[in-house]
Amino acid sequence: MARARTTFDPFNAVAEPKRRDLIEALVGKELTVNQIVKRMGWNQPMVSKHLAVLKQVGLVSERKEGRYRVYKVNVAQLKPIQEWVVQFERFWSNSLDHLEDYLNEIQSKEVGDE
Amino acid sequence: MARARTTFDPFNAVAEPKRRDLIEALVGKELTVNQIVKRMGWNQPMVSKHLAVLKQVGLVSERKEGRYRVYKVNVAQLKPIQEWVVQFERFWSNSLDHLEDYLNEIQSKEVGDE
DNA sequence: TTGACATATTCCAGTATAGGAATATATTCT
DNA sequence: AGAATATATTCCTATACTGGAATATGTCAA
Repeated sequence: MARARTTFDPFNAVAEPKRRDLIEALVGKELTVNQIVKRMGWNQPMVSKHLAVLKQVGLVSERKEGRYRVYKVNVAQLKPIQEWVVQFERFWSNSLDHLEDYLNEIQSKEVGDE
Repeated sequence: MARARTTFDPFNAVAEPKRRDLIEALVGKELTVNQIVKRMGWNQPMVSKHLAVLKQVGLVSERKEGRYRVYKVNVAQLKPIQEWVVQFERFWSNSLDHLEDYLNEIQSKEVGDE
């Protein structure tokens, strides 16, 4: 086997920093490929290719408008990531900062078995 | 260039589903490699290799205890991911479900320029 | 010291990748 | 029809990954 495809899920799609930038650039607005090209300063094929990956995981969707393609982001597709991360939030949030260490300490008494 | 290394940052490290499972298994407890092997049902080299990746990004740390290696998770290293995702939360949260569409609509009036 | 146990590392195969350059495919305008 | 514009796709190269199998390293116990 090899690494999972970038189009396998949002986690893999978003691992590439440029694609995260793309998502940020698109949030709350709709943009044409060329508008993105200008804003990002990347070449056009690069923009198209990264958009294609994002499209395949549903993170963006596209609409034809004459000879333009208007892209928008589907933030909802980020939910799997948010949901995965949120379960750990309590471990770093304010007053519970040391809960982790505490739990580790409890557990370390039972290393030998299992 | 090729894809960024899995050890490049938490995003890339966590893109692999098995490594997410590993993190979940380790949260709030300390576990020996063999304990993980048994819990996950993976072979030992596989566990060691995935742990090595997580260690390089600081997502887990390890302590020698006799001939055992005790691993624990450093949830704080997930913060970059959480922080990146959190900025989009308002776009899917309850009553604001359609804010995105609204913003898109506003924007779609200014496609031609820039 | 020899053997058992715990863990890490190396070697291999097959597969994808990101980026660059070049080119193909619409679509509009004159 | 032909040129110009907007976007997607293809071809290429270098890189690195995952999993499996085998092996190396380290530590304890008799």
